[in-house]
Amino acid sequence: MSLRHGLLGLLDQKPATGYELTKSFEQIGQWAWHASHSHIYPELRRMTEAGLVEVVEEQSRGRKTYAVTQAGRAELRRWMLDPAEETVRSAAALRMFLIGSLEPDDARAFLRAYIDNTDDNLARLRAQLDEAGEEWRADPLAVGRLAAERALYVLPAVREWAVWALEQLDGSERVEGEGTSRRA
Amino acid sequence: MSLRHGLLGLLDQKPATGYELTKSFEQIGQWAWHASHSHIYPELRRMTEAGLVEVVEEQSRGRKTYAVTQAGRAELRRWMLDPAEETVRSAAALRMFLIGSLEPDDARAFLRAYIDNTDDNLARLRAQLDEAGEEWRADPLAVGRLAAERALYVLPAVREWAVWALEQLDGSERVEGEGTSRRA
DNA sequence: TCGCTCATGTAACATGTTACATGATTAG
DNA sequence: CTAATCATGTAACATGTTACATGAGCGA
Repeated sequence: MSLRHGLLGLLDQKPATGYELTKSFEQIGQWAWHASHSHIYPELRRMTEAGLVEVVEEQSRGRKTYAVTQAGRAELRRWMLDPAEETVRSAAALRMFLIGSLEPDDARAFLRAYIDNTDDNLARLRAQLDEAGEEWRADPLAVGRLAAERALYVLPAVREWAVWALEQLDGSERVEGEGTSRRA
Repeated sequence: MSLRHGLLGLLDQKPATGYELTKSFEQIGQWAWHASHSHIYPELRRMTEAGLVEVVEEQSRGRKTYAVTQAGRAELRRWMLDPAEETVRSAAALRMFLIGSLEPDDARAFLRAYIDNTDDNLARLRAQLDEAGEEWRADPLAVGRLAAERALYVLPAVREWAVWALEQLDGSERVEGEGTSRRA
């Protein structure tokens, strides 16, 4: 149930409305945890009932600003420091596992697209870090900042891997009837 | 619905029983996609009904060996090359986003544990690559091999990032009453 | 024969998605 | 006044988890 903890984490930085949280998750969703508004609103209601968050302001047309409570902060910390809670579900990572199931040409195209994608992401991140520089300079641990910096380390590494994988593919061009089960 | 595609990918390598697939997912689950047997068995049944896989052997006590069909292979390829299908849900990655919500001491402990963990994983992977060397030498694209090599690129990068983050923490030791909302 | 691992499954529940529904505010 | 965006929600459905249930085979 990590949506809950994602919301607690965001609200711990700054009280926010469901709409704002939804927007934040559009960022987070790309790298860490995907969630849509239709999931977020009911969860906020349940969290209110559970005493983890509270409505601190209610504006026109039902717009509610939520803030984390003491209990919520405690739960967030408990979860952050609990090493047990691990689940990954990443379609992208799963595809990496299964590249071998593609025909060599498909695999090559896949890896090339992946490399291009990595380059795009890197460019976008750098722009983002430039742009948000003001806001983030003061606070290296701001949500997003840490994650962006992390991507700056990780993306070049996965790019190198993809290049390596591409070389493997070219080096071990499929020999007809070689005997592996990979062909369709 | 990527469990389905994970299963197709594994079965494309080699026919297997539900039990064997469950074991495979214990590996995959660590990095890419988590799934448990109680999810896998019903899914295999549904995939059989959908004609994506078929039972190729039935042994004692209901032990069934599944293989992917032509339709299954087509579906696997479609999914592999479909760039749309992206969702990430990683508790570990989410935590990275939220380190800023921890007290500096907790954050330091968190990052140190993370670095240790990275070292352990690296050691384990290297052992695994040594051990499986025979099997994998012939086939650089074997499931697992690619993923393991990828981790070999990525883990040192995330380790570096963690060290950087730790330095940030030490450099920007929290000044009392500084005014951010991060304190509990 | 006792306990472990192999091996498969179901049922109740929790979580997450897609499509639907509604209406306020604001910029042009 | 009109279209886009803001803003919140529900309902039907799909997916995933936990606990329960069963029993075969095998090694000590």
